[in-house]
Amino acid sequence: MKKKNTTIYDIAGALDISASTVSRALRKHSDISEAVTEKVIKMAKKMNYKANITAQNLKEMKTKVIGVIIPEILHHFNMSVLNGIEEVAFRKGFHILIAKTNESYQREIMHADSLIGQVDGLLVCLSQETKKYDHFKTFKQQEIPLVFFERVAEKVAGHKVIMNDEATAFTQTEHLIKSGYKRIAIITGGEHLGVCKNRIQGYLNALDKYNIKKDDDLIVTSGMSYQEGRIGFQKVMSLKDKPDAIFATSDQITMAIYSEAKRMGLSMGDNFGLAAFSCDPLLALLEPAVTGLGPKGFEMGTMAAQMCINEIEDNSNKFKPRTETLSNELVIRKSSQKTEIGLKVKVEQNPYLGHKSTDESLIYIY
Amino acid sequence: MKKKNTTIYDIAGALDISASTVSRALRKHSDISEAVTEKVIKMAKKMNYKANITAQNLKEMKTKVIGVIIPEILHHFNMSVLNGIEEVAFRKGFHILIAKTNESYQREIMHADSLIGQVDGLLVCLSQETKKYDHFKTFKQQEIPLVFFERVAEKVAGHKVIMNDEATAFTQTEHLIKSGYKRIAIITGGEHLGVCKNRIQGYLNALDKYNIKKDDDLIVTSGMSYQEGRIGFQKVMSLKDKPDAIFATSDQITMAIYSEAKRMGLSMGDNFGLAAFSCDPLLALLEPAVTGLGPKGFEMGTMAAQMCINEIEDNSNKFKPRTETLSNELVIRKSSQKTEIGLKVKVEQNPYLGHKSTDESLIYIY
DNA sequence: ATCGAAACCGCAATCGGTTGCATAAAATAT
DNA sequence: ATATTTTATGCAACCGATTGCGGTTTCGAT
Repeated sequence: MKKKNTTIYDIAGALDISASTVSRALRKHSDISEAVTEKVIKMAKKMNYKANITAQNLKEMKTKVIGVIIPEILHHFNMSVLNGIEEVAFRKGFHILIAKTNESYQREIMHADSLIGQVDGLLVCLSQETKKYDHFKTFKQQEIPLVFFERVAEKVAGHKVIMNDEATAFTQTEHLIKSGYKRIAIITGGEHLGVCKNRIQGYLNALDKYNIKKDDDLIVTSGMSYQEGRIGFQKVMSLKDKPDAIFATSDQITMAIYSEAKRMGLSMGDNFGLAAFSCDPLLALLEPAVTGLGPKGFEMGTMAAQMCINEIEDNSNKFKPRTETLSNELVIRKSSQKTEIGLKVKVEQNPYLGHKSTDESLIYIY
Repeated sequence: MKKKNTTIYDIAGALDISASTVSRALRKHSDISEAVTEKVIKMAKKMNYKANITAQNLKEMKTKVIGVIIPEILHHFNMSVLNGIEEVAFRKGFHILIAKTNESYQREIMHADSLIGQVDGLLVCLSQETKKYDHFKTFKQQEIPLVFFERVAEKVAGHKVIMNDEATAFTQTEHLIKSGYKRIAIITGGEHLGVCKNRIQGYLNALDKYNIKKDDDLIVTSGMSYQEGRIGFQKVMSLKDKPDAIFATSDQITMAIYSEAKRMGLSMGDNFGLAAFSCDPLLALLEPAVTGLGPKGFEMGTMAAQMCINEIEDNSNKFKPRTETLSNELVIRKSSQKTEIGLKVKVEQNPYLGHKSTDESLIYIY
């Protein structure tokens, strides 16, 4: 049983004044005389008064909380995004509620339902399984701002923050081609996820530009997780005509391939190329270091949170869904370069040398 | 301006019955006839009714939210803990509110204050700066369950979840000694943090056991962050009598030392030993792989959340602060082994081969 | 036909804080 | 001295849902 906390009525009783006066005094309303205001504040401190936030929320019809629905917590990219969200939320006086789906559609629905009324706005990165979006309808109806990031629901009218997936995938694939790799596979997730579809498209565009024939065997949409990435990798490596390079489209897929390749004794960056759609700083620490992208998670988080809070604080009723696209920069490392090109090129091409991240706690080694 | 949502009164109006009947019908109270109950539920769906959780919370005097105050988001260990917390919270029907302090005492106070009344319970990992604990008093007064994890406030009457820091530090230091290293430094944070104090103690105990004289130059309490770790490392490496091994007491310190050592061309695991109080799976991917600990973050999180929720749901008024201590297992890798001992020993001593983590999303490679 | 008991539903208070409006007292103006 | 404004405070409704208690109706039992 909870102990009853002191309320404004208790203070009012102790001071023999009305609760409304107490309420006003505590918010330093000019209607209340200084003498009374001071008296109230002193008594409040003495009685250890803490405003009941729930009651305030009910009255104000707001919670000062934004929810974040996210498939996984323990991924570097997601953590960066969360970090960015928290930073903006804190500055704006919001708290963040984290709801993890474990990539489960069902759990996403449960969380979406249970967050209605708990939050003033919602940020969502869809689960891998999600193909229907009805569970977000209520947010629209109740006019709770909704911002998708990374994995977005194209058909839902909410703000979106994404990366220029197609262009980035094009650049990475092109880089592998230019490095001299001939048979490039892409390992990614289902095409219902926009990110995957677009990355595949970019990959295809690059092949097209260099007149490389598309080979469906080399396009694996097994999934974005570590396990699924491993399966995808094993699939292409068991082809009679194996690829000599792989474009990995997630942090987890990348790690799976890296580990497996190493176990198989493949010499990455030499006879086997690897480029990753990943900005995990870990890539720089591996040997060989893995070609990836510059950090963007933090920025994605701040941007999404910013859009959400702007929407919350905007009373102008005119909602226009906006899509922000972040551009990526390629960070070339050893894993995607044949030996003869070598270290010199790498260093010179690296746009990140001396780069100061907005996210101070990251470690960068190039 | 928010659109007004439908309430039980709207439903009551539409059906020409009372709000209390609607309320009871929606919760399937047996007092209400099936006919009415069904009618109400149908109308609720039709009018797109969603209960106002804030109002419920006010009435029930609870929020079904537990707060988590944490110094940093972008650390693998912290997110493992968070992951564990989320898992338990979800099963128990709670949401989690994340508040990041950035290792700042002031920000910790702000968050503590603003979370009062927002949460039914609070989990805290103290900031590095925190030396006073008055901001947690109100939680005691309001009888909001308080659980510290990892970095705990010894003097505050709350539950605690910690690791057996002293014993673990002893084991790690002893391992370095047995590996043949003679001059072992410890790089850690200020002694006001229990974790640091205890790890230093364990380190000293090991030296003691092997009759190695303590050298204050080798005990660096510069801080637990990457930057501070780097500074600490540089400090000991600029001694005329340099250490030949280092015991690093945090994920960040470890990475700082690893990077710097590599830059300096030190051959880790050979003429330079490194053991880390860290369970970051990244350690296994480095070359040389770094000796560390088995994963414990997830377990720490589940345990802390469990204790907190138990306390919330326990009405028996009898509060007894409990301290749970998790034991660690050493995971020996190359960084702490002189070459002549070699790989064979490592594999055999590794207690984690084939280990199945409770935390599925981690990657383990040994 | 009468009584008692279920069955079913509504009134009103409650959770704690906020705020429009009315009122009373004090200050200023006429 | 009276009218008018200013200052300071209280009353009561409100936010939305829950629930104890009491009231009405229905139905079977006697």
